[in-house]
Amino acid sequence: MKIPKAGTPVRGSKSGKPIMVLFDLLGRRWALGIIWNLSTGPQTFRTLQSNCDSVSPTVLNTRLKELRECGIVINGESGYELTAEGEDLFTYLQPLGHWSQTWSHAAKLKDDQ
Amino acid sequence: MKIPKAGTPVRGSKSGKPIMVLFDLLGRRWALGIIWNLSTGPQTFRTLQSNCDSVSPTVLNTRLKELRECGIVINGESGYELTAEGEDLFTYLQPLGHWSQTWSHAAKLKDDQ
DNA sequence: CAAACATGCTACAATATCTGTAGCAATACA
DNA sequence: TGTATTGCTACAGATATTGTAGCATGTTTG
Repeated sequence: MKIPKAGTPVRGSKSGKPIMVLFDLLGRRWALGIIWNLSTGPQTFRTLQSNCDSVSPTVLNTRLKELRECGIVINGESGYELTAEGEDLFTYLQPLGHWSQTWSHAAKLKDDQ
Repeated sequence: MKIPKAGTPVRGSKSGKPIMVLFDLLGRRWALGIIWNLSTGPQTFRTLQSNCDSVSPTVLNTRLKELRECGIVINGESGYELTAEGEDLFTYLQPLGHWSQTWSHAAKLKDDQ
């Protein structure tokens, strides 16, 4: 899959608006999960794979390539890890953890009716 | 596609951890873009479609169904719009707009080297 | 009232993407 | 010289997305 790049057309924006480029990247299977998992620290390929619910190595490798290309992940000495930019991105994603909990709680209440 | 539901297995989590359920939902094509576009106010199906870079009606309708089912979008009088929960979710996504700009700027600088 | 539009949406075939399994090459022990 | 572990590729089958066509239901407009 083509690696999205700001300023060039992506799925979602012919003009390559940064937010759409980001959404194209993050909207790919496992991209968000990988970032979330890496936030706890560097991990080897296989550890990461196991933490990501045994995602297939094909996709994991593809996503890691894309995320590296985009400067969000780096392959360091202790394995794959978030770059400074990636860490920064994660701080913006983190609140979603809390939101998702109240959200799922609300859904459950609705279910129980 | 199956609608992800907290507490039940989803792609990314056999246990259905809320954040993974959310990531499953948001990781589908166009989900993030739809939420982003709806944040400016209610829109008809066709307007939304045109704002989403002419996404195919098939996917748009599928995503809208999922987002409605999950309580993020509602089909109101003036068209599709975010629910209170959806608006809340958007406030957490909004900072990504700014992040994506500095990110794409950084990528551009790197390019120019 | 009928013709002309707009809207929400479905059908369907062609593509693209993802999944799951197998397994190879390289390195690190034992 | 085994034996393990790691990072990753190959490949086929399953799923998801795209793109186009077009239908049914209103809503104007002449």
